[in-house]
Amino acid sequence: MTDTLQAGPRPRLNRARVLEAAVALADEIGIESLSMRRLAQELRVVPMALYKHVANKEELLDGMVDVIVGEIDPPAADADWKSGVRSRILSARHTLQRHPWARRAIETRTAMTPRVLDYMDSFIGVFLAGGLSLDLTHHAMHALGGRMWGFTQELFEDPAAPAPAVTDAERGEMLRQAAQRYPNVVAIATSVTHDEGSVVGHGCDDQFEFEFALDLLLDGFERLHVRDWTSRGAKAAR
Amino acid sequence: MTDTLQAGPRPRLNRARVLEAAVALADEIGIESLSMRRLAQELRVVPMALYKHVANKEELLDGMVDVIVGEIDPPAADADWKSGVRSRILSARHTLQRHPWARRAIETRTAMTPRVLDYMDSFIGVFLAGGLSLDLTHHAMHALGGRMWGFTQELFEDPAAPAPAVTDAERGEMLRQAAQRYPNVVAIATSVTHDEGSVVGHGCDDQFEFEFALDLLLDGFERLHVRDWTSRGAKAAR
DNA sequence: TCGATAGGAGTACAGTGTACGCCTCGTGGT
DNA sequence: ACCACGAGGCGTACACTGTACTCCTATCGA
Repeated sequence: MTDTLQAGPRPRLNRARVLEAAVALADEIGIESLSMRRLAQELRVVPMALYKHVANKEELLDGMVDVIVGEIDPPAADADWKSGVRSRILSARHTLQRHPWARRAIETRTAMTPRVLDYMDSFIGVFLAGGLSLDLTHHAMHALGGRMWGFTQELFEDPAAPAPAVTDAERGEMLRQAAQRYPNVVAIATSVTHDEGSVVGHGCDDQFEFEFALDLLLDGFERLHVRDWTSRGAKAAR
Repeated sequence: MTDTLQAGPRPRLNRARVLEAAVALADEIGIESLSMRRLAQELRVVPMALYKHVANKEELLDGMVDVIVGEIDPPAADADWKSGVRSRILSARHTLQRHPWARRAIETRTAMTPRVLDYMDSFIGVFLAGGLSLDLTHHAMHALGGRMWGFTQELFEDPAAPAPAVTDAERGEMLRQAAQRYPNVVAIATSVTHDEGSVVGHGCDDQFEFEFALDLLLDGFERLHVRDWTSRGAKAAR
């Protein structure tokens, strides 16, 4: 009876409620004003209560991007890979634009949460289903970089492998599980490492990937340029 | 004589020295550990002394990116625009890689410092000197986005014009001065706004620019894909 | 020689993330 | 029906952040 006197019975906290409230609050007051204290106040709870559901603020932010990545529409069953990729990216962009802070948050976060891996896996799947080679798909993912997210960033870029001390057996088990959930991601990763060394995570030349995307764009500019130039010339000639 | 007992006479502070020290310190301990107090300690000075040369931490960070942008090599007098742009971008990337924190710092900063404008202006100049139209150059700048900086970001994206209260006369004067220092930037900006509305800063469709760059990449993938496919077919046929 | 002044020193305050200990319920085993 | 237990919320405390405000002092032009 006592708590009915309050503005509401305040249902018990849980991780999902914390994360959703954080997302909503960030939408409202901006990510830079989002503090643990402010969030706690919003949930009508003492600040330290949050730490029962979130290890620290870093993990809170990780969880927040996880939530919004989960909001991205699943890939529509498009006719060809190109329009499939295109519509997915634009859908991601649309989702991200609803949360202005999300772009910056994703950039600073490097955690590979399950939903992020899901997203990437289905993304890669569209390419592979379209018949593109593992290699080309790999480069394409790099070139798209953050455009996958509806904006731009350099993905995979920090090879500071989290690699938390695990035995080889555990590592093998994790890999098998990952291969089940994220078959495409694993396919790309392993195909890359086969070429070069044996260390997972390396064997992917950052500089090459950068120049690959750069030259794709430059070639595109050039094509548009000469087309423009010739059409102008044709117009002048007739 | 008293100060000769110290590790050094400690030359007087000035803005440049503060900025340089900040850059060096960020290189050493990381941007997230760089605090005003830590920086002051490094300069053997009381924290508040810094505020005589920098309005606040925000401005300190602005100054830091200004410093590193200034480190980028000037554009080499290349034969064609394409290799000119290419080498400039790779040079920028090289510079940025020497300061791991710079990438993230530039992303969060939106201030258009003189050196940034200088950089962009000379960049645009390479395109225009190569004969590209104002329009294509404009789109190209967008498409390259942060790749101009040796990484990736969405530039121009926040049209929240700083527009600090100025009279029309002042505004006109500023524009004339800007046109002298940054002729190419102004050329692009004005050519865009001519098309659509009269408000400076708008008239540049974000969505269009995004899809422009996206389609450039997708077309590139497709070309590589069919080339791969046909060569594979040819090999199988012979 | 003198006084204006730029620049450094000192103190103080609000706000941040979070470590640690306590207390209070709802719940499951006996 | 009891009771212990543990999840989850509370309170306090600490180190650290940016920076506002006041005072002091060394420097330099007249």
